Amino acid sequence: MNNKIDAKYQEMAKISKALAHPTRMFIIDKLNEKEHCVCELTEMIGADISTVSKHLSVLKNAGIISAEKRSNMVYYNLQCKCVLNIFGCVMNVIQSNIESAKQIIE
Amino acid sequence: MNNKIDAKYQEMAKISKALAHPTRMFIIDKLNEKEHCVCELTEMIGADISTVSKHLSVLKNAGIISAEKRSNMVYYNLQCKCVLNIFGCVMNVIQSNIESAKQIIE
DNA sequence: ACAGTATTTGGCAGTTTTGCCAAATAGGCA
DNA sequence: TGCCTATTTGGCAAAACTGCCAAATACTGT
Repeated sequence: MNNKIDAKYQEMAKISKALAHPTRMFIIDKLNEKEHCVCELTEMIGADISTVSKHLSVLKNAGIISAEKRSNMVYYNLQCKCVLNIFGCVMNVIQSNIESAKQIIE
Repeated sequence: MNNKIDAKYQEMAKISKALAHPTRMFIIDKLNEKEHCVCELTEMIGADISTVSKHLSVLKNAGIISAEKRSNMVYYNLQCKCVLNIFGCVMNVIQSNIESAKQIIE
């Protein structure tokens, strides 16, 4: 695995890693409906606001969401709707796993 | 975030987490072409065979790949082609990030 | 049974991630 | 300016992840 090839997988892993947390998956799902500020998300998630802020920064850093400051609030949005495809694909994998499990039982 | 809802995001994060490593991304890419045994993958990756075996077990545990033992070798395959969609979607996000970066420069 | 090959598992040290608290920063408004 | 709200950042302890080695397991062929 040479370095150039490795860089590609590194980059892909970085995106996946950004998604790899239940709270962040939740955030993406919510931002799909509409934009939210940090305190709204914090309210829904029920963790410390600093924790939520850090999750948001992970997603932003991966280019998955974008932030826009209005008055003294920061509103987050999906940067690119293509994340939703990943979201859907992950659900498909889960669905497929369930199907496999069913077959084993029968 | 009640428990039932949480379970959904937990499951999704589990899939994402399984993908969240360059070596595992590489493995998926290779298994897309054709099945491979552990030693073939180890050869390509250049890590300890036990390390590769553990990566494979992470992917298998997430239901992403499947193992088939033939003679004294274990051949791994993609369990469900739908993972490739995720693969493609992740690349789209990367592409979209590049586009965004370009726009900022201009 | 024995030797040889392929793979998995246990364990451990080093690194990264997570989540909370406290402190810092930023904007709005009196 | 000073106070209030919203958010980010620094720091720390706990938890999870990685990658290597050594040992265990599984199968082949003699």
